[in-house]
Amino acid sequence: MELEGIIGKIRGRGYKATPQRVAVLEAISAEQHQSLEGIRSRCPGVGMVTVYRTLDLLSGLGLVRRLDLGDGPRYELAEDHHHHLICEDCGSVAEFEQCPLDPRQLPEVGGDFEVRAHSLEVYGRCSACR
Amino acid sequence: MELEGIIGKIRGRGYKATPQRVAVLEAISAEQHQSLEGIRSRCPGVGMVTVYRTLDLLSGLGLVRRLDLGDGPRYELAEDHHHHLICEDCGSVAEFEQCPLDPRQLPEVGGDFEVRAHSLEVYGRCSACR
DNA sequence: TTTAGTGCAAAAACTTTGCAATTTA
DNA sequence: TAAATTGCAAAGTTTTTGCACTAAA
Repeated sequence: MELEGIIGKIRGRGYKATPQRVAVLEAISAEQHQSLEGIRSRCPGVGMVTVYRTLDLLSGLGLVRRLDLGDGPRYELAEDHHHHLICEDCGSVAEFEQCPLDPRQLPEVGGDFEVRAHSLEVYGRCSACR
Repeated sequence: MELEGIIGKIRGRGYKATPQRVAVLEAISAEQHQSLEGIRSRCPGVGMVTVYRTLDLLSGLGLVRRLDLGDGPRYELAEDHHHHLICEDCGSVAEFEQCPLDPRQLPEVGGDFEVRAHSLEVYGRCSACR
């Protein structure tokens, strides 16, 4: 698990790595694009308010990313570089690792913008719905 | 304006193209990645419930896409093919048209999945924050 | 020890639902 | 005209805030 690095970043920015924050991080890392409910059920000892505040903090630090894949908000570790296939018919979501970005194009896109990460969602119809 | 085509799709799927729905569509097409508040203020005659229901309908039909760019949900026409540069420091969002996807890779990614559209968000730091 | 963080309960904000009235095709 | 759609008010959910207590560094 590469949570150590994330915890280090929390400390490095002057925040405390409390057990609750670590528990939320572990919960997020347990599975891709989780709902709040999923996170909560994986760290039942952490109060709901703390989950909200932790997600805010981690998103603000760029360590966790909030996604919209169709239903409510979903969360995942920002460092998990993978992308999503979203079925417009049944709403199912699958991940894929292989990144179809053309790396030569990104710098041009960025211009003055310093590119640090990206996320890609591909919409269409999954095999079950075809 | 290419709203005609969208309105045609609504009718083609058996739904009515009411003035409220058209007003919401016009509101969405007025500017990129709008908040609910922005949409509402552009069609003040349409009740809030109708705005919610229209967004649901249009998202379900794949005509409008809901995004998460950091703050609350944002909406835009699905056919507007463009992507986002999101500053992790100040939260500003810019669009870019040039698509850095390598088209040869997409079919491989899709596999059994029928690819219809995609959206790409690039995260980093904008020129003002560097 | 000091400052940051937690958790409860309450408040606020947001979204959905039931239903009568209205309107589109 | 019939079936779909609207909008209000109310209900239900989700998220945020105030504040006293606790714990990390």
